[in-house]
Amino acid sequence: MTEDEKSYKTKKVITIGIVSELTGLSERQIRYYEERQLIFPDRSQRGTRKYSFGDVETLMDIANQMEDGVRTFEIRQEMKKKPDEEKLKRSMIKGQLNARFGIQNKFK
Amino acid sequence: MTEDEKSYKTKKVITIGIVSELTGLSERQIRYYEERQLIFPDRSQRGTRKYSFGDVETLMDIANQMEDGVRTFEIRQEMKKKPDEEKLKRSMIKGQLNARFGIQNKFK
DNA sequence: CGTGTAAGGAATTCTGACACG
DNA sequence: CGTGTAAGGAATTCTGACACG
Repeated sequence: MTEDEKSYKTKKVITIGIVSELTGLSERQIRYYEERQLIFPDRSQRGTRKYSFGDVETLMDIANQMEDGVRTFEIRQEMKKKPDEEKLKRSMIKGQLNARFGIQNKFK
Repeated sequence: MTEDEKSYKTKKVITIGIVSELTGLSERQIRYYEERQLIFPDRSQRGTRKYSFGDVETLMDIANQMEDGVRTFEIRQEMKKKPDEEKLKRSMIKGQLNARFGIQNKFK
């Protein structure tokens, strides 16, 4: 990924109306998740919220968890552990490795 | 580049006010370049213009050319020849190959 | 707890036009 | 030709609150 492509994902340039269209969430929900510290938009000079594509992805992930009955408090807890998808993937692989080799270690 | 990263560059989600901040161009200028067929934003249901990061880059390129005294008509002509940077790069490489091997071919 | 809604204000965007040149 | 500006309307966004639960 080039520097430009990286900034495309993290640069906060999308207004709440478009984020609402993109995620299917109401503006009320999006603002509430911010209040609960699950998402952190920038503000334009005047005060309008601005989101990145990364924020949009986070919101879609939040939406899925809410559907499963997870509460905002719990989602925030998880966010602290897994700041991003990459880390999640790595930890999942690590988990598999532990499950596979952890037992063998007993025979060491 | 993943599919997601690709869409980050081409997905039209940025409003004209933010494009103005990003490019340093006035909204008047941005709308005028559209009128001159140099840029093609999408429209929201209500009619608001929406731009992609790719559009923002194109606009910055246009800004540079305007500074050099190039007119919108001429810029449009160039755009037809080089639809995007990738194609430009490929054609430049091809040009080098021709310059290097085109002559040798005479000895074949 | 999570989300809908009505409320009023402030900022945004849109179009067509006049201006200068 | 390229861009600034004033004009009026329509849609957007913001906050704090009441509601249900």
